[in-house]
Amino acid sequence: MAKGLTTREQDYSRWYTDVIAAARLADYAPVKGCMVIMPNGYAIWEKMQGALDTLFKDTGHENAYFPLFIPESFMKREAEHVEGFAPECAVVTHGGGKELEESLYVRPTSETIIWSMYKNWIQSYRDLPILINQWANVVRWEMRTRLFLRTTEFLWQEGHTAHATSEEAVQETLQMIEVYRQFAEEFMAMPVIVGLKSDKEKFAGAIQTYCIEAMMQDCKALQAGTSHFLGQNFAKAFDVTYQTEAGQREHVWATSWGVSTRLVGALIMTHSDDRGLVLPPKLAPLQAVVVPIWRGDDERAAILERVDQFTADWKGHFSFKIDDRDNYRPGWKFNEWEQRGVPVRIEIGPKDLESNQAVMVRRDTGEKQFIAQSELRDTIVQTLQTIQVDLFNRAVERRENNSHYLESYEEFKQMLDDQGGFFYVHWCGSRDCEDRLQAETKATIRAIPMNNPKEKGQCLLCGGNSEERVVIAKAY
RNA sequence: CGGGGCAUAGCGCAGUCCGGCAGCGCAUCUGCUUUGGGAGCAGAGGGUCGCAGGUUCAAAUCCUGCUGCCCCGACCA
Repeated sequence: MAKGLTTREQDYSRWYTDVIAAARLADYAPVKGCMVIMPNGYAIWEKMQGALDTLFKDTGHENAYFPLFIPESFMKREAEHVEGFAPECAVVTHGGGKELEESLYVRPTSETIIWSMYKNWIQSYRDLPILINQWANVVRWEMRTRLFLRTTEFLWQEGHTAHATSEEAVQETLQMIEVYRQFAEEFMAMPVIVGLKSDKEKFAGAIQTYCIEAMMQDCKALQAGTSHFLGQNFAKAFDVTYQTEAGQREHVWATSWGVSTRLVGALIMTHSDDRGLVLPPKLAPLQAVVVPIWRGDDERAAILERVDQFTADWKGHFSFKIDDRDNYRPGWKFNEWEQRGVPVRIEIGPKDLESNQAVMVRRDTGEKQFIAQSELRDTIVQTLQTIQVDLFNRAVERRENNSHYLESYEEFKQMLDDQGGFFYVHWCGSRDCEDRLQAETKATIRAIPMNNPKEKGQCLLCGGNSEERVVIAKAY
């Protein structure tokens, strides 16, 4: 393991992989494009799952599980959908030593197999809505992969809901993007822009795609979650109808929404620094670590006894660990826990035994404070809350400092190259201008923000009329 | 798919040009001294040199074929 990490300044993308290696979050698997999520990384995902699952249940959703394999014919039912996903699908052609009569797609997403089932489950308006989520793995055969951000197989959750009316489905779509916003900001301490995707960027098979979009420390955008209003596209493709109260047959309205282990990558790139991982307390698997310092066995026993005393009432308030390993020295331990992103470290040595205090160190700021041992528990609780808020505020500040309102295409191109960031610019809404933007600058329209103030202007590219600004950035 | 690079101990590499005992650093193990920001000394273990052929008295090294991975570009959560 490297002694010092590559700094963000030196090479941002090497820094990112160094942070992951140093914190032992993940490792490259022997299969191209695939990763192993190691215990430290998986623990973060489990914290995310726990929080999200509660938010889903609180909004009336239930978990279920659908098959990994999807018959080829299902994938081909919805034209736009198959066109969007076919190039990146893995297909199973053999099973049990024989060629299959019908090839099976490894799910890139589950709309088709789920709607093939919803057809059987829905007859009348009384069967609606169906509000189902599944936690699953999916496979998308990517060319270029990066740990957590883009791998061939990844873990995610996908919600799939069925509704009697368009209004209700739209409402669900909006509700879930709001759930994602809340999760990103309250748990990940990661500010996001909530917005609508352009037609070019939306999900294959959706009418509208809403997204949460975050800014990483290199000023690039990262799509952190999406919620789709699917209209009746899948209901029509799978012939899913219901009988209305008035006795007529109507096609069912649909939504789907998901976030993935990509969020772990987003979390890393939002808060971490040149010393390693920085985790927001609400998602840190380990929130505090106590590093006792001693010389010789007598002192060791005395210190550990004291540590046991003042940690006796910590359980239930926050997660913590006492690092009493004898084979590493304190300085080594400090570095290790910093690389792992533990929010609070407590140091206690011989000098502190007499004075009944300890040193508390914040991971996010490096700030050290002497705290009375009797005050430790409450101070740590407080500090964890403070860190959570401070991380969010710093991320908001960084985003604001790197957001620009521009009118001139030349100025935009210059700034995009020089410093990057989010650019609020006018866009006429045409696909031509959007394509040209990407071809010429590699930046894309990330979102048309929700509750966007109306403002007349001229399209950055063609000068045509525009009613509002959109957010443009280079993206992961 | 296009371009570039790499494959030798758990990790990072040297050795390859010019064939001749399989090396270095970190990590690991043992012992002693250490312990408030990545400890020091002494010793030890660990290898189908990516795979398959070929040339040669002799191949990590030369030749042929194959495979895998990484990086950079077009597509994507």
